[in-house]
Amino acid sequence: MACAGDCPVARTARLIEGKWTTRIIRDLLGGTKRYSELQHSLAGISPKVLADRLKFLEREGLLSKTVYPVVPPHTDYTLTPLGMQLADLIAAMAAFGMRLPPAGAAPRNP
Amino acid sequence: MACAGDCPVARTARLIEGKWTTRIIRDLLGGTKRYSELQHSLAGISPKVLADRLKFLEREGLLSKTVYPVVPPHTDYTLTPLGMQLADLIAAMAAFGMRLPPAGAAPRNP
DNA sequence: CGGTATCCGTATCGATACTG
DNA sequence: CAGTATCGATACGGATACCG
Repeated sequence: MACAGDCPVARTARLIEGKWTTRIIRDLLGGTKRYSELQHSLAGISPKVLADRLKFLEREGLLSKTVYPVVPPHTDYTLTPLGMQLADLIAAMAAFGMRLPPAGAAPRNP
Repeated sequence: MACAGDCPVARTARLIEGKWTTRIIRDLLGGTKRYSELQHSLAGISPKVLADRLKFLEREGLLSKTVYPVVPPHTDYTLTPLGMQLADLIAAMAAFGMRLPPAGAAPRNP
């Protein structure tokens, strides 16, 4: 029951933490994407944060990056088989999010 | 495909964010717990962080708190029906965490 | 196009001490 | 037992400008 700081839940939490991480993965579950495609679909993300998260996810083995040395540059981001196993998790998040009352409305008795 | 900053995934991410949040929920999925039980099972958490997270989760309607006005004090924390619907999500996190290589080992070919 | 570099504000986490 | 008070560290997210 007690989990000693590196239980499965904690390890996963560490990977998907962050405001944008799960949204990046969600977008990539729809297939390979380019940097600019992600920046567009994740409206509001700054280039630094996007690059940070992509680097992090790559280091963690959840996605892979393919650079085509052409001009103009072309880079593809794709989930690895490991990353694709997050599909269930993202689906669970989406399912729960839909059951959620809109915004921070207090579910008391108003 | 594009999610506009408050898509289901984003809303869920906001709720389960934080280093300890999912672990608290995980423990509570095992049944009602007292403050000190949580503090014990979540080894390493500070009282402030635990109280903060519990308050947050309560405000978000994911758990409810029952105070027994006895001495010494006795407080119970229980997941609400809404909070219990996180079971699938936590299960997915646990399942993924078990498929995960131990620690930050690069899954390349060494 | 696909990033880096810089700088900044703040949320979050954390330890420790103390209290009703 | 169940928290609160305080203070500090830092990681995270964000805006803007610029480079290969």
